[in-house]
Amino acid sequence: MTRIKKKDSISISIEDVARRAGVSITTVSRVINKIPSVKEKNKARVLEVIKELNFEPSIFAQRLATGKSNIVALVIPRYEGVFYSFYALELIRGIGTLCDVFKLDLLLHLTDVRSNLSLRGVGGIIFADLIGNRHQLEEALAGNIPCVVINYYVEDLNVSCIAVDNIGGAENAVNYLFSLGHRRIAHIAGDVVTQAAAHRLEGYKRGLKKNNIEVDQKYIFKTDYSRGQARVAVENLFRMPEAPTAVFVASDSMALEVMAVAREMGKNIPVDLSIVGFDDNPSGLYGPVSLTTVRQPLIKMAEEGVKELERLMNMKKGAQDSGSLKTAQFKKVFLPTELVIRESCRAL
Amino acid sequence: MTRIKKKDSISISIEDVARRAGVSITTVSRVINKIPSVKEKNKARVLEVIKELNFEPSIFAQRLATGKSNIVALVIPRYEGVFYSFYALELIRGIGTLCDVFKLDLLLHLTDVRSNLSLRGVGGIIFADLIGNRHQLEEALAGNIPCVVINYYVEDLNVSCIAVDNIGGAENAVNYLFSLGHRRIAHIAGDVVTQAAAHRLEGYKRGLKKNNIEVDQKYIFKTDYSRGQARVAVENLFRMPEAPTAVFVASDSMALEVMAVAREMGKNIPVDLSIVGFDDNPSGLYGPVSLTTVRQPLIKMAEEGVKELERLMNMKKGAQDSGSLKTAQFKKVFLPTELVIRESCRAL
DNA sequence: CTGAAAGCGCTAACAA
DNA sequence: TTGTTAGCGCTTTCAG
Repeated sequence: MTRIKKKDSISISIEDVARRAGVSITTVSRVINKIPSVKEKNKARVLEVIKELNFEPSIFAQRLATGKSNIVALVIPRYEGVFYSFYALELIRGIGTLCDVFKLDLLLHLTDVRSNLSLRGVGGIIFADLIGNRHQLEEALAGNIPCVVINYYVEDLNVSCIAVDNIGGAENAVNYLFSLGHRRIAHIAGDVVTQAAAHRLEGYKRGLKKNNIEVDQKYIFKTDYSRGQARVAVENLFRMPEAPTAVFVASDSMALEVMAVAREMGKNIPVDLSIVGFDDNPSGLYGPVSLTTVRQPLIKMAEEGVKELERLMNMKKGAQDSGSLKTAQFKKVFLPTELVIRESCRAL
Repeated sequence: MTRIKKKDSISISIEDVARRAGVSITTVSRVINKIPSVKEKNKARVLEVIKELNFEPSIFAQRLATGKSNIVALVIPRYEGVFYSFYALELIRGIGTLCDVFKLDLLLHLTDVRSNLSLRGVGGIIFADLIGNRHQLEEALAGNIPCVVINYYVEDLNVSCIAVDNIGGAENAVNYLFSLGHRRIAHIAGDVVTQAAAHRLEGYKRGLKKNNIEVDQKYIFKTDYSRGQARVAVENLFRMPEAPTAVFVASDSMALEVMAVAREMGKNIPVDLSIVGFDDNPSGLYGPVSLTTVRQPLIKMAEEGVKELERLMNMKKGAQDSGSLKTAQFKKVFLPTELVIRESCRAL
């Protein structure tokens, strides 16, 4: 006979509020959802009671009733070279902050290639980079879940993506070095499983070609973004018979390592080697020689990403039912970078 | 008359499965929840249909029905000196990975002192550090939500906490330096708004006292954990009339900056200055002189934290209703650190 | 402007 | 071992 669950629950429900305020639960619901057609007096009373009771509507009930969720999943590859970086942290921070602003719940998904992320109940997804987990994106899209990809430009899928113009940024860096008189320009590339690293490499090549310099594979060092591999790269670089006079490095963290190694080897920066990094990691400001670098608008990317996702989620919400997302306008942008000139390069 | 919402919904429900499998929804529910009392044959059939229909139960319905949530919120102060660190990333990674394992949904909450985090629907909370947001913890506790604090030892509240033995770690570092013959040992402290930094400072002092060295305020440099302030600190340190022969630095990232600055100033590490860091940040391995440091078990902390939270959440679940958490056994531990001896210290 | 009542999809007595 | 049924707390017609 004790099947009456009614009031053994700890949390107060909309019903409690209704009773106390002397209105129906419908009215309370209206107040919660800011539906204008409520008499001012009732509204005030309800709000008062809500405050008194410290009532918060159950998100589960709301979502069950509406079928809508404002949970946003952030899917980040648990991939070392990428995850342990200024980039990842800045992105998480940016997205976290923005979700706060938009009152979205941020679900963090660190993912493997193999992981089968369960997206039950997720209202939208932000994929930060795509490293072997494209199938996850496709699945989500197939499930009609609003998706935004950031830091990766997706050509061939109907999905919004906010990427950084890595190619252009790299090209600028090379142009700059060229304009200073450098001709033997090396590149320490990041892990080319990431699109960013691949694009920076591409931009480097384009930059050279546009200035009629031949691309020389000897001058290209591929790494996994780690400082360790950057170290090896510079060591080899300096040992070359015709050593480069400048190097464009795919990340600031590696660029800093390059500087450190150079100094250890008794070299002078920028006299013996000009360096341009990528990221605009604040660490580049310290040290005896501040780092010239390509600024990447990470926060901006996070912002644009969340805003775009918001848009898609609302669009879906507004639509009659399914399908609407298929015909949505997708946004595909390359955010511009900015060359930040500091002290690590010199004119020949 | 189109009020029959039944089949305009995109997602399939337990009912569809039931119909198709020729059983009741209860049976389906039993299968989902792995309740043993289902005939093998039916179970197989249901599982089959679930697969066919690609059915996933609605978390919202489940949670509404059970009143239980397996959403775990990770609350991290959006506090610069702390957030932008190896520590934060490693922790997020550890917790993210473990939540995956435990099938918990990880909600990320970057918080301010002022932010009023809404914990609606959250099944448990992990507070990473407590910086001015103690009230949030207290509110959560008052709301009977299982909480675990990591990287912060809470003395005076009934809550589990998994902290690192920063005091002991710092003391060991000092002992080690003492054993090498150092007597003038400086300390570059982190931001003492964090307990970790405060404890490391405390440990430093204790270490000195135990070795009968007087604590000299001149030798203590307070920073905000930034490399910039570390830089200033070393510069001042070397300018002192009786310059220290060794320094214990509150983070590896600052310790690396110390090394860099020292080299810039023409000093030799470890000849002119012995250095011990704190963290065991992999970056300490690079460079000409690898960094001796105090290893902090971050992943272990993340693991213990999630496990403990799981325990509390299950405990709550198991209990009749409310109240059970009040009488729970709370776990309060200091995880031990480990001195990792590498090359940055020398015997006098 | 308001309220009654029918769901949303699932779980958990209880009865069979 | 299975099915019936009453909720979970909220939204949303629809009829006042």
